[in-house]
Amino acid sequence: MKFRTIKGTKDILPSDATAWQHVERTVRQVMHAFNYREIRTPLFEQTGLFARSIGELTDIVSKEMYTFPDRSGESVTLRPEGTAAVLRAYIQNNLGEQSPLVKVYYIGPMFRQERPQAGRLRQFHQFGAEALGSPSPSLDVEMMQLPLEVYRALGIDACALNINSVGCEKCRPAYKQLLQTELERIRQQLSEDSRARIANNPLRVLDSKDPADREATAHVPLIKDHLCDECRDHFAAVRRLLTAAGIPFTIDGRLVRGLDYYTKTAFEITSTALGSQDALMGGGRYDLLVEELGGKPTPGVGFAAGIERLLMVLQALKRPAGEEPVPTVFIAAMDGTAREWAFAACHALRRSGIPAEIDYLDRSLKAQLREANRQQVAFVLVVGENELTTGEARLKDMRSGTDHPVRLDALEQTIRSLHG
RNA sequence: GUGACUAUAGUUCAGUCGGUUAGAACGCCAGGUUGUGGCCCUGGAGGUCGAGGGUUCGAAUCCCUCUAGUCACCCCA
Repeated sequence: MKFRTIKGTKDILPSDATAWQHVERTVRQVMHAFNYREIRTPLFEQTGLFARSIGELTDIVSKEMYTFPDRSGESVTLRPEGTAAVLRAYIQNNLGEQSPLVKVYYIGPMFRQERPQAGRLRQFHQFGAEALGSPSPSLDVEMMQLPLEVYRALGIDACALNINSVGCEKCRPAYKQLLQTELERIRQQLSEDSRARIANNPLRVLDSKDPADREATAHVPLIKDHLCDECRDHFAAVRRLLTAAGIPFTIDGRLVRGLDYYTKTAFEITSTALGSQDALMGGGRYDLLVEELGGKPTPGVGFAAGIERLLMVLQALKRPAGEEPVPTVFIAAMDGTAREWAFAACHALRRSGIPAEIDYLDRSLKAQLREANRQQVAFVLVVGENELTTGEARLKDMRSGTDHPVRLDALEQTIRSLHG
């Protein structure tokens, strides 16, 4: 085989596409119900946008971005996540000046150059939303409700919501220092990766999956117990609103997202139906990011959810994957003259909105019927010399096997009356 | 970036100890029925056994290298 897909990329074949459409349709319905409007940004941006927003020291920026110089020499990067570009668009187009609160959503591909495995691709797809302009904890909760409603609409219930607060610029520095001191004390018991993180990203040591790290840090102070008044109140409000909304959640004091820009609330949803990569969605508040990217100080909160992983859960749970579209009628033709008539008649039906199909391979009647059966069409019209001369034919109902008489000049009306 | 496993027909897989012409199921095509699908029966097409090298009288089978895929680590959707 000469050409193959690039490592970590996949074709979405026609047989898969119905499930994708089903998910995308559901996402749009839910987003609409919550009054979010779609935004589409370019798939690539200036490299600096992602480096600045996601954080130079994160794994995403330091080792996973698809970055290359374009022909003018400028460094461009295929977007590894959605938020940065949405905020860039928000700032660049002054969306904040047109309304104090902007609620947008997106669906599309993201790119990260990692080693592929179950639930992880180099080109993968996310849907997500951002709400810009309000510090209200109800929007934090809305960002959890949005994906949860999508999952519920698709028939997924078994997923776990974990939340945490990672503080703000007022309380995080002091906590960070406290944590660093504690971690230095137990340095010897930590894994190599975790030791390296003490200096630049100590919070991340806490959500290490290494059992030894877990044990060593079992009694280390957590940031949720060292929040400033504002962050503590905010976190309490989030929990109250979740409880009032009847949404079960778990507080995970070690939850830290892999992007540096989060403040206050961080959250994720995991599913046991997935393999090792079990995060279905993640998100959080980012009250400093708009300003960091050159806009006016603007609070914001958002989430991003993986579509491939969602589809994996749907399949594991054997949930309905959407209906395959099939033609309503197949016109089988007996000879050359009938074929030409069939091609014209087929076009007329298609134009009137009735999905129709004919044979293009000069196949026998038997083969045409077999093809119609394979495609699960509702009706077959057989036309030959007799039908064309009399103008009368029989429309066969493929499910029941029964025939209905039909005048060729009243084909559309007859099909409509039979098909509904 | 690290590790483990895998690679045979369009697909899912058998293939014994290294031994004749590499098989099955499903799918595809045709016929059984000269103008009626499905079920059934019969027949047919379809293979660089991932690639290259080595051992051997003989390699899908054993060895080496490469490539690709899968899963896991790290991290994340």
